[in-house]
Amino acid sequence: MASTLEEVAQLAGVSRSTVSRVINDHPSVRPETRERVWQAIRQSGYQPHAVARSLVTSRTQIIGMIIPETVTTLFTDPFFPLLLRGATEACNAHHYQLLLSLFNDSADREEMYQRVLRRGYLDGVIVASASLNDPLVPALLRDRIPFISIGRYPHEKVHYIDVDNLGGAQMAVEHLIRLGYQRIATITGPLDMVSGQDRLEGYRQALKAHRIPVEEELIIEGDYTENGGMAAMQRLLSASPEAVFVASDMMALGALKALRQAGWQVPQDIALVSFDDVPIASAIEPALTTIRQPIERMGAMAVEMLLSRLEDSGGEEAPAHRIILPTELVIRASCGSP
Amino acid sequence: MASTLEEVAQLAGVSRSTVSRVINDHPSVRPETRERVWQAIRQSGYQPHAVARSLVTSRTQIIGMIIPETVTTLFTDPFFPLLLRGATEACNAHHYQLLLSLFNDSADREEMYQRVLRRGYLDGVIVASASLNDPLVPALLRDRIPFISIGRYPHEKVHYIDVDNLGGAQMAVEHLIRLGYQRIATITGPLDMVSGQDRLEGYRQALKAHRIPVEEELIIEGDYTENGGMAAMQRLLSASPEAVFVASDMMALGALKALRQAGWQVPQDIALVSFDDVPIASAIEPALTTIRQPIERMGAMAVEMLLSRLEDSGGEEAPAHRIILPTELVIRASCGSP
DNA sequence: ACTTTTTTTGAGAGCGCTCCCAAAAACGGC
DNA sequence: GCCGTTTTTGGGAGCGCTCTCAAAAAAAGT
Repeated sequence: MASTLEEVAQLAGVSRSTVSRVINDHPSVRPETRERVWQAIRQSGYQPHAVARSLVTSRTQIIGMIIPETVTTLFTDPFFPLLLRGATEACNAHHYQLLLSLFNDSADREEMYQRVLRRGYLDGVIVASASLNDPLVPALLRDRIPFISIGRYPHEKVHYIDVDNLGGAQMAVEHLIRLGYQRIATITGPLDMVSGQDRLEGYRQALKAHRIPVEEELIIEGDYTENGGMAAMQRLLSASPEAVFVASDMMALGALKALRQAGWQVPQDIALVSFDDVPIASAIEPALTTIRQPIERMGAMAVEMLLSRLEDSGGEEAPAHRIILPTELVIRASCGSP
Repeated sequence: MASTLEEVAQLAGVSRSTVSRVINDHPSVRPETRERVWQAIRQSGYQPHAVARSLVTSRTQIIGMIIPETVTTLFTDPFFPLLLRGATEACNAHHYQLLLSLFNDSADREEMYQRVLRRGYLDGVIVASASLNDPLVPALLRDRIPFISIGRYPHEKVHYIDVDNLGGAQMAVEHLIRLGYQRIATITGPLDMVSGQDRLEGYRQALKAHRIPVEEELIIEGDYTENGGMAAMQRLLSASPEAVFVASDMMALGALKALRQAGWQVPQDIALVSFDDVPIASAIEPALTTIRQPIERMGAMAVEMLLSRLEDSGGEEAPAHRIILPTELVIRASCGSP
């Protein structure tokens, strides 16, 4: 069981450099030498020592996935698992590894930042749903660490990928309007997150486009959690809307609970459209009409964006790359037709 | 912005070694020298290069979390997110990092194994719910890589942590018996996973203890997925059991769907008890009576077990460490009282 | 003041790899 | 078969750090 290049070299009767060439597929090795070296490698079960290699190449083939504090609590939401799954799959395909960092609230974030990023262990980073007042993105920009944001981030130098939150929300609300509902409320996401803002903006634009006045009392801020959705719905009951656009499936779950407790029937007494189309959306009763977003695909594409950015970091200051994925309306039972 | 020890040393007017000592808190440095060095470190914003350090210490402070193929599809199940959350939190606390590997079915597993493990990037590994015929655990044992299994693994050298699946299942079934049900069916987990076997065994023992004959036609193998639960329940309908112990919440969701389609009311027509107590269990209608297992805690403890194993790997062949966490019956609406 | 002991510091080697450059081998043309 | 070219190989340096060991400085003892 040889464990260094040198040992394999000895076994094959060549020099360290030649073995290195063989391993890295360098062309200028004579076929017969190459074969002899491979034999020695197989025979000894040699595995190159990645850390040593990284030291000289300054590449680790590891990318970080950072999920900031504000959303860590949402981890029971299938959004992140799906994202993670898409990302790991893409990593596998490209022979990269994914290092997962949940930046939770209790910890000293600056310290975490240092530990995770400045150690030199990461080739690049994917930041999932950074809130605007999180110091993470500015820090990454300052330190010139290659990163991709999952979720639109309004800064010229930030590369990001997102789904069309605005368009999706619009589609959802227009569906309600088409069905004849007029008094349409919304339970928003957290408004310090861009996705929360965008979905609210979509709601506003849809109403405006159909000349329905926007009533501020029909807009309640939620936080993407089930409990948040429940609380928001309870507050909304007194305004007795005909329909509600709930900005996430998990909140819709909570809203449904609140409605059930209050004795309201969905969709008979009130219609619901939500956003995400995570698996439970179709599992519950009534099944949710919702806006499907390609979460897994977004995770995978984020990885590919990052890797392609790492490839040509020679060109250095390429213009920021942005991708917006389309959403899709999935009609199920939760908004019937009045 | 000095980037090597040598540069900081020059700045502080000392040698590389002294700076290294200061950084690693070695006692034998004169207080005044130490202060001068710290000053230089702060002033230059120096950050030690972790890869270089790892090369000499052969420690990376990174541990791997491997989730094998068979369960990757379950990723929409909140089980893994919770596990991951517990694990990352423990990692944060100990200044370790978590590298996430999903071993999906399509890929060449041996190749993945090599890539993830033999590269020398991981100090140790946590394997989540390995199935018995997965070659991963034997490979880890062969290569003497320190690892902890999440989920009981019947091999004397495997350190593992698990919840009391057998006891939990028993508790669930006994609850049904206590309520007066006699014809109790079960939808099991996949029987090539130990947890699936253990929960089934708990079911058997509970019946046996109460002298209720075990009818094989009341035992249907599931796969922990919602669809699997639905299919299993459909097959079970013809046997018309009074109650069912479903080995996971997700399968119970599917079972509920099948029952609804068939027009059966829960718990009036049939009672359900399940296992896991993931968040949706309490969110759906009827809320599930289920066996709660401390998933997050298990993830955290797995990390701590691994780290403590890494600490004293001087003693080498310590006897395998095993921990079984207790479960708890959470009574909600899905099994009423007949 | 001069040893002896202890504390503090510096120099060197080495972790396992890649990469550059020069030496050696193979090839071609005459 | 000899010389110039090209291909293939080997040796050395170096990535940034830790760690051992010996030298230098400080403290203690006589």
